[in-house]
Amino acid sequence: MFGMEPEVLERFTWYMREQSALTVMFHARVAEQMGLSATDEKCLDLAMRADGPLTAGRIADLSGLSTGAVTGVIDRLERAGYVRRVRDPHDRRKVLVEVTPGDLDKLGAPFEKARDSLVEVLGHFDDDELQVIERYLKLQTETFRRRVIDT
Amino acid sequence: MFGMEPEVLERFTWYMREQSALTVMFHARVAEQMGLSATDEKCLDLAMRADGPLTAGRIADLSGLSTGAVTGVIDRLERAGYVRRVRDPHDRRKVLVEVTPGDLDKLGAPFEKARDSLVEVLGHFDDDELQVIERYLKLQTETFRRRVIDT
DNA sequence: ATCAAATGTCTTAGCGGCTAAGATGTTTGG
DNA sequence: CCAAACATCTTAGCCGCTAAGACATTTGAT
Repeated sequence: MFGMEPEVLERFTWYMREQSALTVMFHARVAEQMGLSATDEKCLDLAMRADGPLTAGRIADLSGLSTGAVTGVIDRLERAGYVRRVRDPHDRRKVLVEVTPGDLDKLGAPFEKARDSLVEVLGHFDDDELQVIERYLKLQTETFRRRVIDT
Repeated sequence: MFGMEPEVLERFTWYMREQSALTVMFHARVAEQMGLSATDEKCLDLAMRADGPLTAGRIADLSGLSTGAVTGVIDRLERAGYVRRVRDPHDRRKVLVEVTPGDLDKLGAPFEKARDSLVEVLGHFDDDELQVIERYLKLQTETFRRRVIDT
């Protein structure tokens, strides 16, 4: 670790930064293909990655948008058929945002391709190497999450 | 490769997606801390990662913004002291956007922390493992770039 | 039970950034 | 030398965002 040449760190930093920029671009492309704005796609992604349906307010918190903006986001997503509003029967003030299951396919298209890319990449590694990589990804993701939260 | 259990792919997909969402969030935080919009920070990032100074038009191409929007972006970045306009002496129609070196420090703060995180993560791996990880990052970045370009 | 305060979402006004189109200034080629 | 191409800037109009407050529902204190 202390013996790590600075160039290694340089290269890793470069990869991270490149990935970072590519990711932002990728999301923009995905959104475009889905006929959504980047904001709308981001919120849909949040709703899809959550365990259960999110409330409008939770989406506002997670996305950093105002509640008013989220109303507009859900309006557009609902009109486009990606989600639907369901009033929470236990607390009728809340609006649950359910992702329409059928339309997960449309939306899956770009992610299918991303998955194919991943398979192609992983094909270049044997089981032991995959374990190392997964350990790295796990650690990196956790560390990055902490970093993002208190940045 | 054919023997790869589906769960591995699932987990890797999940990591990618999580990284992806975290990255978008991270950029938003960085921008906020720098007093910039996400758009402005994205363009500044482009300018910083380029070899030499970019022209306004090139920034428009790379960012996907209109030339008019880029004029506004550069105005704001210049007013904030992050870049300055320099007319290209060889073609005075062009405007070169030079990143102000002194202010790389301000801007470096969040990236410094990200770098620290990276060092911490890499510390958990020995040299052989780092080589595997770097091979993965290299391949993944290249593949992802191709994917983003023709998505 | 009742009602004030808290909570969750929606509505509205105003602002700012984006696009598209065209203006301005510069270069290129015939 | 001038017309066409090129690079950037300007402007008008649109759309999404924020902030503030309206509305509906729930909670908690009395």
